Amino acid sequence: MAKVCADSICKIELLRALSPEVRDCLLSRARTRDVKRGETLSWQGDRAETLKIVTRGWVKLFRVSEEGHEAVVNTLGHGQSFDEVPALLGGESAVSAEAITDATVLMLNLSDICSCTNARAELSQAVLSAAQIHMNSMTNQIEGLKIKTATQRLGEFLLQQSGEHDGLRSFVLPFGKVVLAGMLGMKPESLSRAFSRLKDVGVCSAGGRVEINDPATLRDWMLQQSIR
Amino acid sequence: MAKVCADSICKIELLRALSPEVRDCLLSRARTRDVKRGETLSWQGDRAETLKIVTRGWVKLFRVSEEGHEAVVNTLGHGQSFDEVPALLGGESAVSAEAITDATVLMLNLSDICSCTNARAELSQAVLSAAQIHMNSMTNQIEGLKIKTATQRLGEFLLQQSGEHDGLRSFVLPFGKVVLAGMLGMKPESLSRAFSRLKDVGVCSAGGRVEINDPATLRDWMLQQSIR
DNA sequence: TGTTGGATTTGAGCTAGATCAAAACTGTGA
DNA sequence: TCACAGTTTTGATCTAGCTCAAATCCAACA
Repeated sequence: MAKVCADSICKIELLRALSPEVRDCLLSRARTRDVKRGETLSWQGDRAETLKIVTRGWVKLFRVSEEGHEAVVNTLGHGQSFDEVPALLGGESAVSAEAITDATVLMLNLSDICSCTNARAELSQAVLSAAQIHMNSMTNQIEGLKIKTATQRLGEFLLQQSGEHDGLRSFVLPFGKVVLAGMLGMKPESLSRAFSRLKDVGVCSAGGRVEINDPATLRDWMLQQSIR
Repeated sequence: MAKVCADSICKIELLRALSPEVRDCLLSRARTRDVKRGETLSWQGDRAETLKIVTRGWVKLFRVSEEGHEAVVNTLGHGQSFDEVPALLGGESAVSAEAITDATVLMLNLSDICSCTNARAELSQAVLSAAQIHMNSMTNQIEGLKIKTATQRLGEFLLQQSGEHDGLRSFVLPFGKVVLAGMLGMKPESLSRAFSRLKDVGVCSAGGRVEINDPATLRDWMLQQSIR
């Protein structure tokens, strides 16, 4: 049985949407898995037995093409989940998942749903919300890849990070730059050059720490790119 | 009240998943909208009042960046739907929608759900299925944009089209090449050049008609690209 | 404290795809 | 049948981002 800090659970949106009964029922059957950086959690095409929630560290979702190239589809941190829909409907995972830092993942089996009243309805609702969030994020990504430059995508990512750190102008990148490059759809060398281009608009990057002197300047600069 | 050919409805997966009662109830309150090519159906950011199903012609989902560039996020043909999740949960549309051929759209209001037993549960299920399909397609797109060449993406699209035409080696493109270019994340000029590159592997394109001499050859060629 | 393997940066080309411009084609209505 | 407007193709350049190679940097660990 899962032993998860109650405090930690409160921060997981997907679980907060459930009634205490259903939540406890699910958690009582849940498993947690601790993994080291580099370990694979699940494979694309495998039957998704469980809904996974990252409770510590970071996980990347990715695909590998027949030619052996890797595309990072998303990176998930604390409280974020994946495989929600296939776990509920019974389908296969669309992506593989690997820990990019040491991490802990909570795995919920939705198929043997408890007998609580409304369990199914509550779960559907929660999973739909999660799907909506994922679809928005994917739509943003597609938009970025189709009509923005690599440097613009990096700028956007940094502003978003800054936002998640309560608007702090200085923060630490949550994972390495190789993964970040993959996430933004470029090579590590290009990411390095994108960072140096942003130096001119007051973005300093030293080690994993990034400092945005003036978010407004950065935002303006990004808009002026490719006006036409 | 909607007047929709029953025969046509049978081909719409989302509706087929519903019980006759719930389906009829929804359809009795539905509206259809006929639009000319170029007309806008809905705007990104607007509250999604209805779930939309394309019953005739083609519709593109797209976003326009602050700089005025357009990113086509998806193209939908007969029986395909959009805005499912926000229509059910009550949220805003993530994209704008425009007819790219003369088209008809069926609009279902999910908020005033009928009193049929299970209406809500059935709808959740159906919408979840639709979301799963959309997420898979978006994941494919992201993978393609990140690690495939423009020509590879075109080849993939053509094979998929051929598949939807019962594996026929000759078929007509469902919409113009400007839209197709946007959908594949490139400029019309590049699309034209991608087509001419595929001539060497037996893909003929004349007017809107495409002929794939040998799908296997095309598939092989795509794999040999960028092996490394 | 030195070593080692990975991560990151820098440098020097190269190329896919964009841009800009013009020509060729297509359908549509007068 | 002709002319017009939109679509598609072709040609000539330009450039962002990739590739290949080497130099640094860095943290873990003996």
